[in-house]
Amino acid sequence: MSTAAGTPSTDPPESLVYLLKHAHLRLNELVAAELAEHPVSGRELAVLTVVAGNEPISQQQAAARLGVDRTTMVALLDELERKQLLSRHPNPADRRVNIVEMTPRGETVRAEARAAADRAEGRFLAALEPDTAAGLKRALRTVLRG
Amino acid sequence: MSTAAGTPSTDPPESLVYLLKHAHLRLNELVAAELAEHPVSGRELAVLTVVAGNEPISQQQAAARLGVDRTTMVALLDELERKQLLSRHPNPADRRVNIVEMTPRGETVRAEARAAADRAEGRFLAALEPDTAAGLKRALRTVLRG
DNA sequence: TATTGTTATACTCTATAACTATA
DNA sequence: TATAGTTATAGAGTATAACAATA
Repeated sequence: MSTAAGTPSTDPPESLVYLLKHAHLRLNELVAAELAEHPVSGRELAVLTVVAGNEPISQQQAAARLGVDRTTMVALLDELERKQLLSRHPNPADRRVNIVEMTPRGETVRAEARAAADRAEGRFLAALEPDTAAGLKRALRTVLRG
Repeated sequence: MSTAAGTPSTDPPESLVYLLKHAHLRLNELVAAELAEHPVSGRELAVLTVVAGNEPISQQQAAARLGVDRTTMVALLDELERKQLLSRHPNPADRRVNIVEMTPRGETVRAEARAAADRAEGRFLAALEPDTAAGLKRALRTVLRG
């Protein structure tokens, strides 16, 4: 028993808050569906993505790049380490700091999950012309810089 | 003690999920700041907005238009009724249904809060050319229809 | 039987405060 | 004293299941 909360039946408000909230919800659903057979959630994929960059980073750097609190990052990393997709090691130069690194399996999972998430993004944007979709992302990047 | 979670310091991911999530968070913060001196939150303003339409609606209709569950709507309406901004009456034609209506004070509060929220939206979009901002909203409406 | 509103409950995501170990 | 990571905890926001009143 439920109201189809994800599918407003009539007259959705035009406010930008509404549009951003429901666009985010919709895309999250599509990503979750594409990742259903993968061993990571969308949030976990985001963590793998920032950790997979060139130089190794600390937990706090990973949290800052994702825009989440460092206490939130702890639980995310706990789970990814449990799945053996990444590892934590104290930085010898400053043993308060944990360096986070991908495992080989983590890199494989990340690449496959990234492809699945990109398919979800493609389906989300399917109703837009390619240059309109690019314009949407560019506009969002611009407002987030401001 | 905290990481500045709302202000990623470096290299924010380019993924659309990230952009939508943080755009939504940012706009919510701006709206909350503009509404600080008003008696309603952004969520409550959204409820007042759908209730303020021409013909009276039921609780479930209000929930559907907002894209929230009917059980969530109960608590939102409880609070707005407590603040005497709207009222609930059984529909004489079907006494299972509650008709939700604005009070005169509710309409005043709604109009003032709407103006404040629109200012927040304007500040959020300030970095964009007017036609780019319009294109952003149009693109979001398009993907949500699809 | 089915539906509207309601309550109880639980789950996710998030943040704050306080602890530990290191510096 | 200050910082990185951790733990405990609490607050939004949300959804599911079950109930009462009504159809």
